[in-house]
Formats: sequence, C-alpha cells, structure tokens
Amino acid sequence: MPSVTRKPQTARKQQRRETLGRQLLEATERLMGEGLTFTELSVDRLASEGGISRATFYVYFEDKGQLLRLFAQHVFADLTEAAQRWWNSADARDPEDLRASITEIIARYRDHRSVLYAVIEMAAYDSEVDELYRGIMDGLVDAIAAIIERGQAAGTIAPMPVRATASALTWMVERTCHQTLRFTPESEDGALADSMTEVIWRTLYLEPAPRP
Amino acid sequence: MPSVTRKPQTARKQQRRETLGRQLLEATERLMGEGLTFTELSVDRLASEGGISRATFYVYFEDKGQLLRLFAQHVFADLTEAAQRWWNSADARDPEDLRASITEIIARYRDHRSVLYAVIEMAAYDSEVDELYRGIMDGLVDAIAAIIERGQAAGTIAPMPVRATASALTWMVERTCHQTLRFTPESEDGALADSMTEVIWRTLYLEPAPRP
DNA sequence: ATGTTGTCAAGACAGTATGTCTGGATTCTC
DNA sequence: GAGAATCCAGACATACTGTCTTGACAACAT
Repeated sequence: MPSVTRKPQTARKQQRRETLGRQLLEATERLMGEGLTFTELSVDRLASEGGISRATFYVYFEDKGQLLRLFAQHVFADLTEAAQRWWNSADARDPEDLRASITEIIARYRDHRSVLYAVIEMAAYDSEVDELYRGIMDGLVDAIAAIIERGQAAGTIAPMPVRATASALTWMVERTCHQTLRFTPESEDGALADSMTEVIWRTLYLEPAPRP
Repeated sequence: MPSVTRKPQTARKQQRRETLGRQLLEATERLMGEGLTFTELSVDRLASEGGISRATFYVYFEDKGQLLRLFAQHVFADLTEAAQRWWNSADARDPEDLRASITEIIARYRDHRSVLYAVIEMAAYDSEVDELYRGIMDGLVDAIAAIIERGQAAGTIAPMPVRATASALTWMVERTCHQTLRFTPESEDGALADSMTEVIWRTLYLEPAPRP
C-alpha cells in the first residue's frame, strides 16, 4: 500500500527537477560553447558540470534524451512565439513586417543555438527527440500552409501546391539558420534576413509575370 | 628495413578495401532498410552482415566514420552529376529544364537515401563527416551563386544577396528532400518537384512587380 | 530531543560498445 | 609445397550506460 505517514512529494520532486534542469542547461551551454558535441557529453561530465552526481541525475531524468526534450520545450516555446509574429502579420502583405519577423526568428535562433544544435544532433539518431522536433516543425508548416490557403482564397497568392511549398519554405529557414549561424558572426544576420525575406516574398506574393 | 621478399601490396589492399566497401554498403542499406539507425549499428553487427569479422573490418577501415565517408564519396559523385544538369541549363531560363533537373535530383536522392540519411545523421556529431558534407554542399552553393551572378550581369536575375540566396535555395532542396522522402511515397515526388521548382523559379527569374 | 522522511554523493555492478592485439587456421602466390 | 598474405575467433583494456545500495545529512513533526 502507499505510504500513509507521509504524502507523496511528487510536486516537490517536480520542482527540483526543474531547478536541476536549469542548472544542467547552463552546464550544457557552457560545455557546448567549448566546442563539445552534445553526443560527446557523457552523463557524468554533464552532471559534474551541473554540480550534481551522476546518480542524482538518474533520479530526476531517464537519460540525456529526456533532459534534452525538457530543454527543447522551453526553447521551442520561445521560437514559436517569434514565428507567431510572422503569421499574425502575414495577411497584411507588408514586406517590412515579413523582414522584421524573419529577423526576430534569426535572433531567437542565435540565442538558443546551443540547445537547438543539440536537438538537431540528437534528432538524427534518437527517435523520440526526432518526433518532438518534427512535431514542432509540422506545426510551423501547418501555420504557413494556412497563410497560403487564405491568400489563395483571397486571390493574393498564386496557385501552388500548398503543403509542399509551406514545407519547403519552413525547412529553408530552419536549415539556413542552422548552417549559417554556426559560422557567421551576428553582423551578417541582416543579409541572411534579407535573402530569406526575398525568397519568401517572391514565392508567395509576387504577381506572376509572363514567362519568356 | 622494409620487406625484401615481397613488395608491399598496398594496391591490392586498396582494391580489397573497395570490394569490402561495396559489401558493407549493401549490408548497411539492408540494415537501415529494417529501420535501424546508422548510429545504432555496431561495428560487429555491420561486419557480420557484410560477411566479415569485426577484426577484419578494423584492418581495412579506421572506424565507422571512415567507412561512411567512403560511401558518401560515391553517392555525392552521383548526386553532383544530377545537380550539374541544373546549372548547365540554368542560363536558358526554361522552367521545364529546371523542373526536369529538380526531378532528377529528387530521384537520385531517393535512390541513395539510406546512405544520405546516415551521412546527415553522423555529420551531426562527427566533425570529419560534417566537414565532408559541408564541403559538398558548399560546392553546390558556389555553383548556384555563379548562376545568380551571371544572371545578374545579364540583367535576367534581380539584385539580391548572391551567396545568402544561393545558400537558402540549396539548403531548402537538401532539407526538403531529406524530410519529405523519409515519409512520403515516390508517387508524391512530382508534387515535391513542382513546389521546389516554383520557389526557385519565382525567386530567381520572375520579373519584379510593384509591391502593394 | 528524537525519530521519521526526503535528498544526496559515492561507489559497486552488469551490460555493451570500442579499438587493439594475439594465435592459429586458411588461402593465395610464386 | 614453402612462404606470405589474409582471415577469424577470442582476449584485452577502456569507456559509457543505467540500476542499485549504502551512509551522511537536513527538514520536520511530535
């Protein structure tokens, strides 16, 4: 039978889990900032850097994957918030709005690049992380698909395969951020925003012209 | 001193390495076809499936990474050949040419998806594989950048950040193939080609129209 | 103050992988 | 058929994972 003398302290444990999560997030960012890969980080190294023992780590987390999924949820919440700005203003057809939204997404991506890098890394071989990441990205694709459909209904966006185009644009932003931010300094983020804005703008909003 | 009685048989060894490489490639595709991840494949499992012992594997290959880089070189040669078709015909500004090129790239990508998936997977945490992959992709970006520059010089392509746009389009194709081909059947490759053709066409060749 | 409870670090443990290195068997080559 | 190359089976040291136990310590209720 369950304990009678003391109520289960799952809430307390949950709180502790989150505290440790924050500590370990900082530890992860520190270690990855030194050029280490998340895969290369052993649980021992990670726990030590976070100020706890390996045994304690396993009290609160199943494994590195669960920890990373915890990190990811916070980061994705922030990133999705930035993306929201885009699709809230998408119907306005204002290129400046679009550019500002893309700029915001790039900035958030840069802030969280350590965790995002770890997620992408682990998604490549861990199916649970992969599913989480794909779920998030699918959500973004859906939102853009909705924009395209609204635009087509209103006659402001040309006919095109909705879902596939939304997917192409979404993954373009994701992968370009991922590959570019790793090596280029923040000072070039403007050019990056320009070119992605241009591609999206021309794809979605430019009037079709007769082809030669 | 070096052996006198028998000349070093490095050529022979090299040949054997390639034979084994082919065997192991087939083994890899077989195992990954069963849903296994390249990371999950132990050297032991891989060698057994390829008909050799683990010890023999280490005679011919440093580790799984070197083997994968060997695979990758063949696959990339084939893929680059397909991409060549695009930039050979790019100046012609024929949308049908563009669509045919993209279709060809998708088909080759689908053929080699096991190895490509393994490469992308391992590039995420192995810096040598990462460098190989980035090198290949950089080559593609360069080629597209050259197309854009030629087009701009000829006045057929609008002013835009050359390198960043080339990068965005390249990674769009890469990532969309990667994410889409994993889950959708071959029958949908046509729609995929349509939408990517549309994005590239509109980005590069469409006449600018006055913005609202 | 005293005993109960939750928390933690430390260490032991089995299981699995890696990469290296034997010895002995087999196959190739001259 | 002798000598060399090639292979396999197995042993080895190392490293990491995930589980478990132990003992120390602090919070807390009575």
